[in-house]
Amino acid sequence: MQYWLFKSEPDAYGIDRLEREGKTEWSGVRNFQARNNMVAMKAGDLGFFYHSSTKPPGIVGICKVLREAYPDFTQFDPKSDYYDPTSNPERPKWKMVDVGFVEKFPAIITLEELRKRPELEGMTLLSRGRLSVQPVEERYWNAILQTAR
DNA sequence: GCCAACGTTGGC
DNA sequence: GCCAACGTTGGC
Repeated sequence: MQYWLFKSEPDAYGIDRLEREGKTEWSGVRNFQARNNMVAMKAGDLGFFYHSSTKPPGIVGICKVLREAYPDFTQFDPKSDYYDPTSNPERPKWKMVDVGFVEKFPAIITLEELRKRPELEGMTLLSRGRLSVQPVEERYWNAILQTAR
């Protein structure tokens, strides 16, 4: 069982929409490290849901991996923003997972709050701000969960 | 809207 | 295989 963190801009796809729909396909990831992280996911793994590019950015809830990595169909769709002409169906370059809603926190845990906590020093979120799908070590997961509810 | 950080591309 | 140029992300 591993823990993860998924970033999304709430305007594009927020926690409220995930709550309403119950689950979604995590398509459109076009970064190799983020893709590799998704490939490493197991069904049942939990992840923080993070709102980026919004005021304030921060962790807003928890989601769960429902289906392990499979080809992201948007890479083959010329009409999609995520179309990738360098990929082909024989050897799909990009993958996605399905994630389900687990819970929404009563309040956002802002990035600013996270940065203030000494026990979170070294967390990927704080040092590698641009990685959109990332692993979360268990000690960080537990520390954050304690203040979440 | 700016810009720092950093990932990717492409020339050599 | 290096690295400069370029593009994108995302906090502020």
